[in-house]
Amino acid sequence: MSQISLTFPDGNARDYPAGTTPAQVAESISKSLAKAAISATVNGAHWDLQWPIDADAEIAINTMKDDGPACELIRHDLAHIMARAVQELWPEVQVTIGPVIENGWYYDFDRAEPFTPDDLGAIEKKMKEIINARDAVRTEVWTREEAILHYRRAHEPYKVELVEAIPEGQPIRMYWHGDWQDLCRGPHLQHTGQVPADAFKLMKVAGAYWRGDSSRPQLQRIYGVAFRTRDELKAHLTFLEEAEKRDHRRLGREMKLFHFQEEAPGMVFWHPDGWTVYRQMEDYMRRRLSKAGYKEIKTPQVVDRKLWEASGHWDKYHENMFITEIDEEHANEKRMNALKPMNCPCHVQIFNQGLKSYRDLPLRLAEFGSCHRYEPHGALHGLMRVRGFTQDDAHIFCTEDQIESECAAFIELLSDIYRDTGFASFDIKLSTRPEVRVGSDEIWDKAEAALENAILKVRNDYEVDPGEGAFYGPKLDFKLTDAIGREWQCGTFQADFNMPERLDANYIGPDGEKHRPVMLHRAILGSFERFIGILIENYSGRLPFWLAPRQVVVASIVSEVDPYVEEVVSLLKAAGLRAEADTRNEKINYKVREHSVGKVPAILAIGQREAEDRTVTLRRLGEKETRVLSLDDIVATLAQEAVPPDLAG
RNA sequence: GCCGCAGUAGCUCAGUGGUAGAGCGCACCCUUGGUAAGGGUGAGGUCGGGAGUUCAAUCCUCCCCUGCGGCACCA
Repeated sequence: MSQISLTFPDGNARDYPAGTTPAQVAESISKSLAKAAISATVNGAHWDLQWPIDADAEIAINTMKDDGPACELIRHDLAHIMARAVQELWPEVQVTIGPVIENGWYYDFDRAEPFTPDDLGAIEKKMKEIINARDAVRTEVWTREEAILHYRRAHEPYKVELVEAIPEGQPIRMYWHGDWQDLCRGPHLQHTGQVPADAFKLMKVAGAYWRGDSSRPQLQRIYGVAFRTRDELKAHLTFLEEAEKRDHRRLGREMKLFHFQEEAPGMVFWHPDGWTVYRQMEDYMRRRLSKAGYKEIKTPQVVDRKLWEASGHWDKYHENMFITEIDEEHANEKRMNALKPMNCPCHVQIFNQGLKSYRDLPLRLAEFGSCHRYEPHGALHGLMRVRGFTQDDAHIFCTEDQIESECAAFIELLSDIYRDTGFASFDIKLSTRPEVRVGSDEIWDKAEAALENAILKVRNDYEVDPGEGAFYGPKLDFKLTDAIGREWQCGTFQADFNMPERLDANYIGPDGEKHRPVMLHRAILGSFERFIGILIENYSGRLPFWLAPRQVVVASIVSEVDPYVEEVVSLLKAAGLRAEADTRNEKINYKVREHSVGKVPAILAIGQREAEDRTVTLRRLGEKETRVLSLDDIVATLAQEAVPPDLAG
């Protein structure tokens, strides 16, 4: 038998017979390592201890100390253990597929009866029994025919389909825990007892389509989370609770920012404080866009179907559009209109008014475009997914040569805005040409290169998603990261070679001939509604001072000082601050608590002392300490703080 | 749109086949209190909508609406 050389992480190499498994390698090093081993990393690939190694390789033996492999194996084994538990409890249930996901795993089952919360408890109990049984994990490679035959006999049609879908040349592996077996690419642990029995939890049951296809049967998915230790699990559950506390729907209600109601699902009722936040953002964006050379416009809400047919949206999206029909009695002709679901066709109409010269380009038309889309009702989610929303939309009409500089300027603008709103880091994804597309390869080459070069002016790291561009042009997506590490896709920049063609936009070039402009669709916030939702969650409702709907509350301690309180409030208001008085017959403790809960960033308490000295006592949100300041000082300090970031020197 | 769960006072929730309850909030009264809930009294509910079963439905059944968790979708 031939020898192979295995190189360890410390650089030492040893010879082994070809076909040696990592388990044998571990055994050759020490008994304790053999016992602690969970998997190996072979030439960078995650490798089962039972898989033979046939050639020279770099190898590392993994134990539970290796975070990445450990969590992956624990979650993956738990997926199998759960499937086994379910089949032991309900033998008629069909198992389908169960991958590892962030923080855990899920497994999809086909079962006539829905799983109940009680069922989850029973499954969890059964899983612990399986773990405690310390069943050895065994693996074999089967032929496709064997696997298909096996699953046909077992009446597991989903598995048959999975086996059939495994690409030629890839091994078809079976794994056993005790008597239970599952198709799996592996790797897995040595035995079920290596899974920590106290560091996982079944979370919820949900419907999910087989293979993600809504035309196929719907299965029942059970989600679980798992970690290496009980403490890690606890920390994760605490994180989920924290995330729930910053849910913008709850904070929106508590802070009296907005509400929704049955009569207008997916449409926001903005309350005074919520609308204040909205207006601050809108004013801020207006200044930013204006400074960046955009011209603001406003286009109609209700537009004849003909325009949507011309733009091509009717064909594809009319089921998702709000349609209006005029009562025939009152209309001199019957017309079918749609609430605009997007702004671009209207922007082209403005571009098309009058002859445009190449000297007019790039023409940047911005609109806070109020759009309506009939979103499927299961998709609605607070401010994050609504049916009526306002995009910070703009379209740049330019030449092919201008794409790069426009894109670079856009990325710079977007960075500034994300930084100002508290999002220091964001990711960029470039989506390139799909199979089905309009436009020549030349223009795609040029546009893709333009977007890529524009990114490179700012940074080196970005993701490429090949083939994921729109049929009408390549695009960039921008994902920002919030305070608790969640990512939100907000910004987008899309080149469009199609719309100008469809709606016959053109300009006169230096050659005196007509040319097609390229249209760049772009948004930074995405929609004001959603972005404000993200802001609320990012800050847990404690919005930065310039955005806070109520910036200062001046609270009286005794009613004798009410006139002075009013005086302070009017001074603050005169300085442009959003201030209000709280002279209610309540104790200062009560007022401080209430305004703290209401996330007011500055509370000024006024008692006899302050009234006599003409001072205020400032208490910042979240701080216990108070500070006595003169009237002039407090007005100057807060007024300074209230200056929006783009205006601050 | 699909699967599952839910809808009782402004909010959070309890409850029952015989037309309902708590805490907070709200109103009024007492209290003028120095930095995260002072005390008392009171008002407030077609029990999501419709139909059915029943002598009787908030409760049981069916349909619809809305919300929640996923899935699918997101120009």
